[in-house]
Amino acid sequence: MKESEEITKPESQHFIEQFIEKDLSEGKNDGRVHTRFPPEPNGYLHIGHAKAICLDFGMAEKYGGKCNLRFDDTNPTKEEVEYVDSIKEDIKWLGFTWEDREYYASDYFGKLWNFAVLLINRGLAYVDDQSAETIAEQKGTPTQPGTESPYRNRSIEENLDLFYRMNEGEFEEGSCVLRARIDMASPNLHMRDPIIYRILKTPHHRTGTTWKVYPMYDFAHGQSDYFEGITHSLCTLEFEVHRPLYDWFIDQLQTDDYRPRQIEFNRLNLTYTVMSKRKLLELVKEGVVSGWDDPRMPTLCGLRRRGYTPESVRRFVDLIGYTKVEAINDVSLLEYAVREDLNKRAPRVFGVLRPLKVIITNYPEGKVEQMEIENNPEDVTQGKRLVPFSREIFIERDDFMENPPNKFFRLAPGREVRLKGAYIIKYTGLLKDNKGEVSEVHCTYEPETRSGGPQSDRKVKGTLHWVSAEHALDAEVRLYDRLFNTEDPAGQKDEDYRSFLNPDSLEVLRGCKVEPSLATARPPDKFQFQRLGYFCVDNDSTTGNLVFNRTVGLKDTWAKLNK
RNA sequence: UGCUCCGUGGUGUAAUUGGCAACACGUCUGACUCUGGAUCAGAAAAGUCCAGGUUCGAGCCCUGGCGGAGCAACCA
Repeated sequence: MKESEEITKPESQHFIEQFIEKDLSEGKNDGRVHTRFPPEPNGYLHIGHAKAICLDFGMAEKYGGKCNLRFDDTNPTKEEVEYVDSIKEDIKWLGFTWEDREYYASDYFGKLWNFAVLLINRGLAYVDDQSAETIAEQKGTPTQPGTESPYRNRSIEENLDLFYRMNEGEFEEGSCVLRARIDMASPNLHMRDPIIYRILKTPHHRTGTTWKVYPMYDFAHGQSDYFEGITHSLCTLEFEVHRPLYDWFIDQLQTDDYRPRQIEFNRLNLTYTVMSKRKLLELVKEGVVSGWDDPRMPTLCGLRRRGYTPESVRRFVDLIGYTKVEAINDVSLLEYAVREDLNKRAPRVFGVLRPLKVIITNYPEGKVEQMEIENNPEDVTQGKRLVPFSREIFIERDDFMENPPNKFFRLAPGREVRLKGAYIIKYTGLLKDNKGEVSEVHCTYEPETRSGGPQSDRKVKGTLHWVSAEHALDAEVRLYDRLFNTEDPAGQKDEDYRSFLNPDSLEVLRGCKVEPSLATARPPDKFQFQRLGYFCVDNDSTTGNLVFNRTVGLKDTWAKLNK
């Protein structure tokens, strides 16, 4: 009976699903659900956008509707095609499709113009010749009402004439704007005669020099929703105060029962990073990181290069949920999501990051054995591979200690350890270089202890990964850590976020030794370097010069003990 | 001191809409293990921002506080 109880337990819905289902049950918009993802092409997508993408496309999918991709390209001074292309790539990577519904706010410049003219004709919009500063002053403050512009009561004819001449290039940028005529005393600042069109003479990436006037966000977004038949316009919390304006424009547009609805949800914030496009752009421009796709960036291309899978990003988004609470999410949850995914999928390999040579003195010189090792204990279908073993091998420097503490389960004087998939070896001696550092460890092995052999069951304290010196491939490994060393770098009073940069966020290791099967590894192949973590092949990698990025380390209870 | 929104373990979310505050991550035990991984078992951790009220019963409803966030770009 326990099972049936579990089955009948209702799935809890987040507030947006509840809104949508209520709308559906009331028969709104003919029972349609149609959403849109509306990025501005002025930067690369980050994981915060992934949250929006999963919601926009996810709600459409769940309720049998559609989701449009719409570029919100109303500001030619900031937007570029480079960004359009990257945005499309990232959405596809996440696993969503907009089919043939790729739209641009600029597609609607004509309709928007006509709508503005309509508002002028209704006496609901006027041309204001005042400067930006004056208009700002007249706006009032949150506690004081604004004052009306002296141009507020121009005749319809004059407004029409001026508006057309604005678009003919007759006036300079900033010399005048078109404003909606609403209420200068509204407690909501956005309703105090908002600017809806401004003059911009920068060519637009799609419409070229056709237009000299461009609509503002508030005059483009909701209307675009309306033109496309959007039913649920999902956006982040800071647009909450824009909703009355959104609705006001829809009121002017509406001709039947159809009406889009704006719903706001909380942004995604992550610990130890920054999420604003402006700050990310600064990090790129100032060379703090290598580019938008630097594996330390929270951008989708950065996460991709870091080795994150789309599944893990979507899983993470699913785990954090949608609410109206401004939250900051623990990056360890993201890391949990990739580990969970890669644990099941990534083949295991041997890679030694900081090599220490071990000579097995009683192993015949020149002998090579092919050890058969399973590729993934979590997934037998991934089969096995052969890894060459010989007299001289490399192990991790950290896996040997001359004077180990009690809980050290690895190689040390007097100890024996298992070489995974091979033999049990016993320490016999060491060599040091002239700086006093251990340069070589000597051991002996017992043939009977080979994996699967008669004495392979013998208990030893530890199991090490290793790679045959003669067969090893050299590799470069890039170890990444959090970009900032404080949880909320952007939220610190009086301190610039850049002062919290983690100086050790990138460590490049050369001369690492990896097993020969990796010779054919190509980006974006992903592996678990046994006992170390998950790594992927970087785009910089070539056949002669392998480069791996550490996506995330394995959980390391030994490292934790040492803190 | 205007408007809007938000306060549930350390973090993120639940609570079948008024019925014994649950789940995940993280933390800590223990078992198992040829990855100090994974897996399994278990523990600690909030009495729901505060104060009143309604009710047999309030995290959910009401009133009043307190705290936080957003809003005064010719940005989105």
